[in-house]
Amino acid sequence: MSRLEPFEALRASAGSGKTYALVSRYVALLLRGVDADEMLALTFTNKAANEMHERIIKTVTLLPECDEIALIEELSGLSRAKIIDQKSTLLQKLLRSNMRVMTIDSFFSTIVRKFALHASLMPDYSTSGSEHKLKVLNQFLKLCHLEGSSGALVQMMLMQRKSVGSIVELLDALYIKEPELRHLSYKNIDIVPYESAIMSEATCMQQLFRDKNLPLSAAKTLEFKSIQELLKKSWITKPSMNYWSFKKFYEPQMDDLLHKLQDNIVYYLKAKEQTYFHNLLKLLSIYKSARLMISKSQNALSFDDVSTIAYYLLQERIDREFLYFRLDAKISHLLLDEFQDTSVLQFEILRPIIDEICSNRSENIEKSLFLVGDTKQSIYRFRGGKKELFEAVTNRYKLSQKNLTVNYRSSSSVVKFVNDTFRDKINGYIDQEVNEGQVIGCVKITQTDEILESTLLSVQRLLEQGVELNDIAILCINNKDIAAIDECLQLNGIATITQTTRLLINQKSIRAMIEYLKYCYFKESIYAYNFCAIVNIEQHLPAHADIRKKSMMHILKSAIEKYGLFYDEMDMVLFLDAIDSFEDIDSLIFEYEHLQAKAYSASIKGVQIITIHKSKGLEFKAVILMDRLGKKNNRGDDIIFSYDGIHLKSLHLRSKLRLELDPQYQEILQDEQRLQLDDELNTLYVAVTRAKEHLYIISKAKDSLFEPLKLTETVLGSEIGISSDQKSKSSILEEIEYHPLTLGSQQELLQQERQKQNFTAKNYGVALHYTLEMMNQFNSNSLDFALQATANRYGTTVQVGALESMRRRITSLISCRQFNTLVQDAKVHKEQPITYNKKLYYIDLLIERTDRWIVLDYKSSLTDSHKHQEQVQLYRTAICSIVGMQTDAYLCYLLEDEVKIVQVLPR
DNA sequence: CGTCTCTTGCTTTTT
DNA sequence: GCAAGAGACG
Repeated sequence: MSRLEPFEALRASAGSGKTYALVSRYVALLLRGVDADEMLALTFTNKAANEMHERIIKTVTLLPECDEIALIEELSGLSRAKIIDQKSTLLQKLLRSNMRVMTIDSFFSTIVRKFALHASLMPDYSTSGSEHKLKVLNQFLKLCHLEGSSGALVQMMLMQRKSVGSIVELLDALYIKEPELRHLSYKNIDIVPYESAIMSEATCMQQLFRDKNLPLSAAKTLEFKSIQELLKKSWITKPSMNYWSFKKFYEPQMDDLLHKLQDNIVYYLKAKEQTYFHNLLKLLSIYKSARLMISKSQNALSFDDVSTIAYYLLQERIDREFLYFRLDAKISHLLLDEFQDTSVLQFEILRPIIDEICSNRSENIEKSLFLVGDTKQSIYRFRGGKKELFEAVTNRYKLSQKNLTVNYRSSSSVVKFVNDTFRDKINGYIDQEVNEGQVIGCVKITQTDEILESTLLSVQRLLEQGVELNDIAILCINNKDIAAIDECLQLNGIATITQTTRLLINQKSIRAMIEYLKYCYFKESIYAYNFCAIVNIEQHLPAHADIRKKSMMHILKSAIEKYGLFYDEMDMVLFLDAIDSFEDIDSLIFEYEHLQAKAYSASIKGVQIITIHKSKGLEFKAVILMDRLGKKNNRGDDIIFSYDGIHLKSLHLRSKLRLELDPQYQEILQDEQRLQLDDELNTLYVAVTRAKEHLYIISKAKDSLFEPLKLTETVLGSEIGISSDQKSKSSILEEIEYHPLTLGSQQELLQQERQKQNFTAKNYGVALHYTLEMMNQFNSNSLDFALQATANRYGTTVQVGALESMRRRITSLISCRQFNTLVQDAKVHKEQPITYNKKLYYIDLLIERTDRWIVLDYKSSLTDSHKHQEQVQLYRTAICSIVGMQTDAYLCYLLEDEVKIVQVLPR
């Protein structure tokens, strides 16, 4: 029995029950008598925070009838009876206390608000992402002037041929890393000597070729007017001048000169980089003041501002005890979700709390730290996420490590595909296990140049198979692609949801209504002003309706009429519907924010189209993963942050020229490129692990998003519920249908089954089954098509005449009256995989009739008929227990001269 | 025809 | 900053 490990780092692959583990631990801690006020659980998205909050409440409410009960018993060390005993006191305590389950950003915001005055801020600042870039720029220029740093600015602009705007962009990138790069220092180096050395050496080279008869283009290549022009030439990076048109006139002394020139270019670039960062860091502190001044004057902070200020407060202004005092409780239990996405700055802000928790450890659970994460899902490096933190923090605080290895989310096909695809690509990848009783599902990889059409088709097929609109998600790499596929689907009459961020309570009309209700409730005129501002009316304060006497619904309706507002009727209806679930105005006013999570997903219908990044943490029954429509963006950031573990080692300017000449720089860039590839792989890992049952990958041949995965066109598992009467024969459909299928697991199984039979018979049987599977309908057209497919696939392994024999056998099957009665007007599933008693079986033909189900197995000879009966008997029992309906079983012997269908009666 | 230079067109992810 | 293509040279 594993008891609750107080200091633990949990590695949780996708779908392995991360939230489950977090919730169980949280509830177990509560049961052990820990106050909710002492616990802090942080995640990254509002959605995840809401979900966790909800699940904790729900779990405690349901105790002991919740999924987590076994783990909770184990972790709390309490028996079920004791847990039941505690339940009501626990629930009461929980509802009275202040649960801190939030995003890391809102936690920092809480800190900043509590200590706002220490940072000379008004505590009621807003965190709207509203940009005041121009104001910041203006302020920045003013301060540069005042501080006499305009010179540095001008020098930088000249050096890199950049505008003030782009310099500010660079500063923006450095702003959030400022605490990390305080220890770095860069010198101002005079680059003029290097510059003139380069120019004179290049001129020298020209001289060496002067009197020769250089062809026009070669002579032109040697020409340059400035150092910038020279550095764009490609001859300066060559290992030798003994090439191309220069070859004819080559002399060894040219290479000496070339190498000297190249050395000087490297020195020049290094000096330039030093100077560049020297100036940039000098400007950074000015930029930082400018930005904070504007933020303060606007009383609006960005997320970056909040983090920066929180860091500053905790480092310099307030100590831990004071922090806990203001937070009304000491934080003794910290649960950090998605830790692989945490940035170094965020960790540094939390560090005082973590240090405190990890000091003077004792065996009784007075303090605890729980990290949960998965470095394979680290996809936010571009905004500071540092996956190396997971290991570094685990080691530094000597946390015990644990892995979650079972995937509870995905079908066996998806798990197998993910394992096979990433096993040798992601460092330290551990195979996930399929959860017992998981469906087979389907993974299908399609190669096509018509990405949109193919995606549309996949959606249509899923819908035909009876998958609900809301269960389908299309994942894209960028927002542009979302717009394209959205338009495509809508043109074809398929409803879509494109923005997970379009929350009901974020809608203008709903915001206004909430302000109005607040006004009625608090009777503070500020809310009335807010209301007027949102709906854009200039009126004196509306009279506040007496909220206790009339129903909320009535108040809202009369407000809507009175102010003649709200064209956005649908949202309003949804809102009125949603507030119905609140008992009274009190619960609405104080809890409407929790509506966020519920309102949008439950109330709108359509195929979800979102970016892979936004899909993180979500799951869908069917996922269609769409290749990028445009080209890959190869441009990295201008500044390269070179890390040694979690410590920022140095800054570099991206330069192709230097990459070719400076081996040191090459190494740094290699590290960077490795991280870049990790990001790409992780993004794809996140994408494919969103699927619960079906995963469709639509891939193009060139410049594909999936290039790192080296995918081949494959089908794993089987498309459940596919109907045999698919008549839609658009050209695209056929194109896809015609691709040869590699039915990996199925083939293996069939082969195992027939291991004892002799070789030719085995192949014949496999080919016959394949032919039957390839038949869309039981008619001669389909047979022709299927035989063609079989010939393509098995032509070399089956005996001569085998195809004709198959044709004969199947033709007599098609004309068999008994067979037709069974199949007629029924839904037919071919090669249907099922799991029964943890074993995997494939049923040749599963017929779904309104009154009963029929299992049918094809056989090509009467030998072993006793075994066949047992086998099909097993299938019958399995299907019967799965569908809970009468199930009949038949053996269908496709003999050379006749078709024999035998019903196998239950014993 | 192969090799080289130079121009042109394209080009993210977000709490 | 890269790929692809045009254009020049041997």
